[in-house]
Amino acid sequence: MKNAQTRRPTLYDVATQAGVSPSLVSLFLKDPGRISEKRREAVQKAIHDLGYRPSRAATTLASNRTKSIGLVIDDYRNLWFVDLLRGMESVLSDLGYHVMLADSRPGANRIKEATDGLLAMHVDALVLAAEPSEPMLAGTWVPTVVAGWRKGVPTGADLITNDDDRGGSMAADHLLGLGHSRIGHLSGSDGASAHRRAGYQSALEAAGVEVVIGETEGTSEEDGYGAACWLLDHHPGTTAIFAANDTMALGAFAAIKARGLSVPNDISVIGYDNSPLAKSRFLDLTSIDNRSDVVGVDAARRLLARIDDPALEPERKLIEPRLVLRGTTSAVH
Amino acid sequence: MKNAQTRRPTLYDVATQAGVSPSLVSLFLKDPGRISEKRREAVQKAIHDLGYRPSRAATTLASNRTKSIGLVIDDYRNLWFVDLLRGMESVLSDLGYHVMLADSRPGANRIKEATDGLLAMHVDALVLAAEPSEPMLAGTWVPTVVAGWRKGVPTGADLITNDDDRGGSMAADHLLGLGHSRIGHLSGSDGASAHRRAGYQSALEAAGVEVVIGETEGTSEEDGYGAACWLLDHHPGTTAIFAANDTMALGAFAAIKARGLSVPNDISVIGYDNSPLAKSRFLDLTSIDNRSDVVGVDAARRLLARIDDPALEPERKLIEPRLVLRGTTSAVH
DNA sequence: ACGGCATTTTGTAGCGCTACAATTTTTGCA
DNA sequence: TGCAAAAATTGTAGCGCTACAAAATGCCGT
Repeated sequence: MKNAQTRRPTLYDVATQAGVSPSLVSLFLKDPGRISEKRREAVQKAIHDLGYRPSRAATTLASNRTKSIGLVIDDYRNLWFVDLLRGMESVLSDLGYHVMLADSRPGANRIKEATDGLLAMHVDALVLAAEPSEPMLAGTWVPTVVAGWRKGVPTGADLITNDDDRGGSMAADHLLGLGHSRIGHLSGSDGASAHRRAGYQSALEAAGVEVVIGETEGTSEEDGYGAACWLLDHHPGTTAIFAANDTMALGAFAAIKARGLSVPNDISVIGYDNSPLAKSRFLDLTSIDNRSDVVGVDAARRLLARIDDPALEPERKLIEPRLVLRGTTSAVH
Repeated sequence: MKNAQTRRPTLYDVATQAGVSPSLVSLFLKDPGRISEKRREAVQKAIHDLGYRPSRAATTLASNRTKSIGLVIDDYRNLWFVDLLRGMESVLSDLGYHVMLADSRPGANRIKEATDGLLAMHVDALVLAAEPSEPMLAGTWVPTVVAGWRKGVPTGADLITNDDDRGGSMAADHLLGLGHSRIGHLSGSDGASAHRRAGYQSALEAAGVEVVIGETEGTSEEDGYGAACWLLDHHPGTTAIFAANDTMALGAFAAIKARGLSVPNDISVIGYDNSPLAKSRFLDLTSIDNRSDVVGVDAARRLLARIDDPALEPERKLIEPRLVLRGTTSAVH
C-alpha cells in the first residue's frame, strides 16, 4: 500500500528540502536553464525524492494561463478528430501546450456544455470541431478557431476547414475521368455533405452529365444503404456512386451486393473522409482525404498567433483535400 | 467583437452585484437548495447578467477536490473506450463528476505521461484502460481501477475487466454448436488475445477438436490477413475461423475472398469486440460483445466507493461477455 | 582589492475559491 | 410575547503557485 496518508508535497516542501526559496523552485519549473547548476541539481533531486508534482490548479490560478487548448468535438466515434488532434499536437506539444478534449455526444445542445467545461478550466484557446445548434461563447471570450464546419462561426473567430466543395468535384472528376457518365451521389444531411454535393453537382454540370442525388436523413451506413437502394432501383443504368462519406459508401456496398452486382466491375464506388474503413485491405475504398491533420496544424498555428495578439483580423482558410486512389473505382466497362 | 478586454468576473463580482456575501455565492454554487429563495434568485440573476463562470482552478485549489475522474486510454482509435466512457458517465454525471480523458498514443511510455498529466490536474480517481509498460503511479496515489487488462495492476488498485477467457470459449462453443469441427483461430499479440486464445483452446480440447492457431505480430487487419492466409493454405479443410478481434476478422475476409471462397457458405467467421465494424450492415459480423459499458459502470461505482473509503480491500472482477449473432456464422455444410 | 554591472536569488502579495466557525435572522412553541 | 433552537448568512484564513520588485551574489577590469 502506498503512503496514501501523507500530504501531497508542495513547492514549499521542495524548497525546504533543497535549501532554497520557493521562488527559485518556481523559476526552475518555468525554465530550468535560468538558474545556477548547483541549485538546479539540488531542486531536481528534491523534486525526485519527494515525488513532487506541481499543482496545475495553483499554477493556473496564480499565472492565469494554463498552456492548454480546448478541443470540442461532436462524438468520439467520428474518428476524423484524431487527425485533427494529431495535427494540433504536432505544433503544440513542443511549445508545452496541452490539448484538452471534450465531446458533446450525449444530447441536444451539449456542445455549449462541453465548451463551458473547457472554459471553466481556463483553456487559453478553443478549437470548435462540432456543429453548434445555437450561438455560444456568450460572456467570456478566448481565441477561437472553428474547424470542420462553416455555419455559425462566432464573431471574431477564425475558420479553418476542409474544402468540401473542392473534394466533391474532385470525386466527381475522378469518376468522369474514368469514363463514367451515369454517376449517382448519396448525399448526407450535414453541413459538409451540402458542400460535397455542390461540388459534385458543379462538376457534373460542367461535363454535361445528369445529376442524380439520393437524399437521406442522416449520414449513417443505413442512410447510405437506403439512398443506394433508391438509386439502383430508379436509375438502373448507374455505373458509379459517390457517397458523401465512407460509412455511407459501406451502405452502398450492401445495396450493390444485395442486387447481385459487384464493385468495381459493375459499379465504381468512391467515399469521402479516407477513414480507417477506406484504408482496410478488405474494403479498399477509393476516397477523398480531407487532410484534417493539416487543418489541425493550421488551427494550432492560428491560435498561437491569436494568443499573442487577440486583435488579429479573423481569417478564413480552406484546406485542399486530396484523392486517395484504391480498388473500388475503375474505368467504365 | 466581444468585450475581450473586461476581466473575467469572479465570485466577488457576483456577490457584490447580488448584494450578498461571497460565502453565500459559494454556497449557492455548491447546493442552490440550501439558501433562501430570495437570495437564490438574486444570485442566479447576477451570475447570468455577469456571464459568470466559476474558476475550476480556484475551486480545486481551495477544496482540494475536483469532482473529476481521469481515464487513461491507449489510443483514441481503439473505440472500445467509448463504451467504457459511456458506462462511467452514466454513473458519474448525475453525481456531478466529470471524466477527463488522456490518451497515451504518441509513443513509448506515454502512459506514464498521460497519467501524470491527469494527476497534475488533481483528478479524484483514475481509470487505467491501457497496458502499462512499466510500474507507475510512484509517489502520489489516488483511487485507481484498472480496466481491460490484467497484468501489472498497481498495488492497492482494483481490477475490473472483460472475461476474455470466457469470451474465447463462447466463440468456440458457438462454432462447435453449429457443427464445425475444423475451427482455426487468428490470435493477436496483446494480453486480451492470450486469454481469448486460452478460452478457445480449452473449449476445443473439451470437445476433442483439433486446435489450430495462426499467430501474429500484432492485432491489425494485416495481421489477421496474414494469419488467415497461413491458416487457409496449411489447413485447407477449415470451415470456421475465430478471429481475436473484429479488425483481424476483416483481414480474414480479405484472405477468404482472395481464395474465391465465401462467408458464411464456405467458411464461418466470428470476431471479437462487437465493434462498429461488426455492426455494419455490409459486414454483418458475428462477434463477442465484451460489455465494456458494464465495465465502465462497475469501475465508476468502485471508484466512488474507494473515494469514500480509500482503505477498501482491492477487488478483482470479471465481466461476462456475450455473443452477438449475425450473418457470418452458419451451420457447417 | 574594489567599484560597477550583470546574474542569481528572495520576499511579498495576491490569483478565485471554499471551509469552518461565528454571527445574524427566522421559526416554533410555551 | 419571549426565548431557545434551527436556519440562513457572513468573516477570516488559507489552498499552492507565480509575478515582480528588491536584495544578494558573482564577475570584470584596473
